[in-house]
Amino acid sequence: MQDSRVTLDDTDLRLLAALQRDAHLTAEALGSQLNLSASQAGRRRQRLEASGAIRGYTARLDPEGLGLAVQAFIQVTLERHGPEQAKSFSRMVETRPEIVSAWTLTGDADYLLRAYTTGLRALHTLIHEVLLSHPTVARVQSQIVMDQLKADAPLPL
Amino acid sequence: MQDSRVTLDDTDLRLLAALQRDAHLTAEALGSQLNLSASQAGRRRQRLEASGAIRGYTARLDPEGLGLAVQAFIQVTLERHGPEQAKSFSRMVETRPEIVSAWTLTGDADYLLRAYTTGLRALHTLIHEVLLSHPTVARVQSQIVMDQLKADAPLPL
DNA sequence: GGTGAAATCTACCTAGG
DNA sequence: CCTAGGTAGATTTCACC
Repeated sequence: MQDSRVTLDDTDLRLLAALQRDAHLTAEALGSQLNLSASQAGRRRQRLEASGAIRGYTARLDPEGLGLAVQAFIQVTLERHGPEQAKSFSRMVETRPEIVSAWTLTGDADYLLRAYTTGLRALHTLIHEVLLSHPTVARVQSQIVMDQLKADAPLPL
Repeated sequence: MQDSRVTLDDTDLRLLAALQRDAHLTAEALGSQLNLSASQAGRRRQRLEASGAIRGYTARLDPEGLGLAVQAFIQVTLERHGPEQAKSFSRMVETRPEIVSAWTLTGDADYLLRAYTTGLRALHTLIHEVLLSHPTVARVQSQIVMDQLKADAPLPL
């Protein structure tokens, strides 16, 4: 489970790419794609799981099909910048399930959030009653996703 | 495989949540979490796959472990806005593997891109030799990810 | 790289509402 | 008639050779 920075050869990279496309590929199917025997393909997979290169396997869901109609990016600027404020904000971000990702970036804003909500009303609630109500938040700017040209493509390997 | 907007009950939602956390859960493990028999849990999984609620299963990789050290968000504004320009830009976005996601948003910029590169030099190349060299691109503003507070959490179900 | 036991999936069957 | 639980053959994994 360690991040033992092992070197990955070309076959490893192709195996990772294949498992990003379909995590349910069998060792045999992987092997035929990579010109390996099933046992060798399975062994490589185990090694990549143990090394931490593969963090886990997850189901990709259809947000719209599940009623998550509105996706938005929200840039947040804090009032003051201290470890205490950052901690408090971070805890709030962790807690809210509709905030699926959060980053600190270079540039003006302190945080970029990505959120999925059931509608504009729910997004409005998130912004006003959660973010702007938070003591350290100074300014919030949200942009709603209109169209997704490219959706969570595999990492470039 | 159709998006037959079937109604999902509470058990379905909990099953989806569990499979987001771990796509390799067995039908038996799912069943014991949901107070169902293994066969029923498996049947529900199949139904959710067929209905399109589950789009597929993917391996979550460790970007830093794979040498993708620099992650960035890039806002792009186009010179002029016509179907021809949009098409041309969209084709370029599809082609570049380091651009993993692309959205059109409300607000000033025309596109928001998310990119993973091996380093600052590769990001610089992407911005200058790919984006700014593109005939219809007017302006590019990139922000590098410094820290990820919350990483691709499951969708809120 | 191959093999076999154990685990898992899934199509089919039966029971209950 | 529809939904839940059980069963057996086929498939897959994984420790060992």
